[in-house]
Amino acid sequence: MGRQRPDVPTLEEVAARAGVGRGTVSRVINNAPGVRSSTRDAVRRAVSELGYVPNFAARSLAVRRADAVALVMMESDWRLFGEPFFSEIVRAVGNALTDSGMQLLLTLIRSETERQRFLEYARGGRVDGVLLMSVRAQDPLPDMLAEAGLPTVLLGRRTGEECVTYVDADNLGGARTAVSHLLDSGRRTIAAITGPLDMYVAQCRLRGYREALTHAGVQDVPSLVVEGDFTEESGRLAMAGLIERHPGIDGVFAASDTTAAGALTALRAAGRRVPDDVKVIGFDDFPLAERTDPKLTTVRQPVDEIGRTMVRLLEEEMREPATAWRHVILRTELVLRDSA
Amino acid sequence: MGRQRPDVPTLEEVAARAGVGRGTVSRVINNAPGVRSSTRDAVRRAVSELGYVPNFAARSLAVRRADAVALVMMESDWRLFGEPFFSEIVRAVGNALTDSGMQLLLTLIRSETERQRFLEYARGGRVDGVLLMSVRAQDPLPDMLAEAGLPTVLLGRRTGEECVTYVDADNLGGARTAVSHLLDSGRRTIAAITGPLDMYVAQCRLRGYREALTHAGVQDVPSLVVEGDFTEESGRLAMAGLIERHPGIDGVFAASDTTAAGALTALRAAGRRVPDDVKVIGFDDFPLAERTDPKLTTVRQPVDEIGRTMVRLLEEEMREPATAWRHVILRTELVLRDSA
DNA sequence: CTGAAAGCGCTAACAT
DNA sequence: ATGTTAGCGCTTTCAG
Repeated sequence: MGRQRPDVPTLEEVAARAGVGRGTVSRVINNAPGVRSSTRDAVRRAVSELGYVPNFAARSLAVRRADAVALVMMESDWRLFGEPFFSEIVRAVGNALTDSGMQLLLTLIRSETERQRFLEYARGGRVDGVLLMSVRAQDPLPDMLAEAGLPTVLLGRRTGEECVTYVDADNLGGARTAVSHLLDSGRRTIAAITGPLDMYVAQCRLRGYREALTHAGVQDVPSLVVEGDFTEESGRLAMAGLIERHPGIDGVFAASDTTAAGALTALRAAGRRVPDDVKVIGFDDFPLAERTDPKLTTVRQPVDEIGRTMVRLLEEEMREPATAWRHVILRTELVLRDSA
Repeated sequence: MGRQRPDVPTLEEVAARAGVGRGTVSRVINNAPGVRSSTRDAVRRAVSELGYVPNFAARSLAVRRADAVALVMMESDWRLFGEPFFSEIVRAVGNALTDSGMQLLLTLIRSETERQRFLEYARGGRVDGVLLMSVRAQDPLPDMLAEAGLPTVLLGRRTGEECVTYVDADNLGGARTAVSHLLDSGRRTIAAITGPLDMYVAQCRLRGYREALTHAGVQDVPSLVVEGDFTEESGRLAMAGLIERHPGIDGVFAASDTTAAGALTALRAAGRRVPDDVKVIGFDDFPLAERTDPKLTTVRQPVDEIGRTMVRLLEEEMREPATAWRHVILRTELVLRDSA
């Protein structure tokens, strides 16, 4: 057991070759000031001649830093992985991290065992901070990480009383705006296809739907609300049921654009014209919506800003021991793509 | 600069608390034999009382191992990330790795800078091995890793003369089978929508298509071949053009199921009946195909086995310095889902 | 079966 | 400006 890394040169050998001390070499490879440039050049030459690469474990042990952050996804969200929202978040986080010289490690947690293993991984100092994607209401991981003193930032919150630092979109406001928009066009029989209701994000969007109805003085009909799970299939199934129960349906608020796509499919299969007969608004980022239906109106989340903000907060917490939890809620935007 | 990890207990403190030497604690946490069970228990107690977690950098420095492997994806494939094939590969690799206690690190390479950074990352000893997904023909990374003496396994090969160890599906045979199947049902105007032709995998599938035609004595019409890029959109566009140029088209071989899905969309939009008028066979794994069209015939790749095999080969190379490149080509399977 | 001691390769504080 | 030295926390002989 154990790999045979052949004769990797060490800093010591570089020093010998360059005819300087180890400290000097260390300064050079870390771009520390206070080294005569001729010396610096000599060291650089030795480095490249020997093909020297600093040993990470040794440095990490000395500086007590890993220069890496983990972006963690739960198994439960795995099928969402393919969703544009997630890949866009990954991309945004990657971009934001690129300047800081940190390695981004995507990590999958698919079982209790893996959660435990990741915890040890993180507590063992292999990452300096953790970014958690889309946590479920009862997920204990954030607290465990917090207790371990690891800088942690959540994408979304678990409940309204979330403590751990998080970045979230304004789901409530976005949903309210979307449904108000439907109401403004005179529609009155508006359904909601929600996300999994054990996720706060889904609860918020549903609440926004209800608030908009209430505000407009429209009766909230329970059978117009169907719980989905953000997938396209759930949108299709939910919509099929809704059409049957409420033939007069004229508006749909979907908790994700994928769900919206499913709903559209079902509507068209049932011969409904979209958006003339029924207008659908999906809540999510725009790339998928555009692909599915160029004219679908959506609630767009500021994906890029979410990623940037998560990284910024994480870096702040890594710099100084967090003395308070910070929460950032980013505004969403209603993107109208049709004329109806 | 640097995070303040508060008072993490060290092995030394555990030893003190348990009233034993450091060596003994080390043996216990590594499940090494030769420790009296009463001693073992005492140590275990001390460990849990102190909430001790071994410091990874220190261990890694001592054993010269990282207990982690990287699964890297290139930016160029990033949009394929959402494809079932990729997420299935990730899952399969994760499963295969789970037993070995290695951490799986998904890594994204999106630029020359990031490639360089990853190379240092890997050469710095932060991973023990590297799994590379879907390499382009001119990608130098595999060779760089090989030169650095890092165990590396490719998913697919760059050219027919690939040296570095790889696992691949039998793209040539699979394509041949698919097209032969179309020919067997009497179809004669068969189009091919390929993947990016700078990828060997796409070249192979195209070659399979041609070989099947030749074998059946059917003329190979250049305008029936369109280069796509594995995406749905490319399938749609390619198909639209094909229908126009070849109204009599009655068969399509698509280089991926996503492309096939796009082709189906275009065909239906053009009023063609599928599979009665035109039959489409997509080359790829099954989940997406099933979702898109439950009756689509596909060439299924043994995704699970691919993942398992990659991990197995990697582990072997990690165990003993590879003295030869190993290549494994896994059989594909034609999955018929319609009666046509 | 267990303790003591010698590194692993690097950084950083201290000399010079 | 540069060399020297003392750790960082763990594994692993080597004694006992």
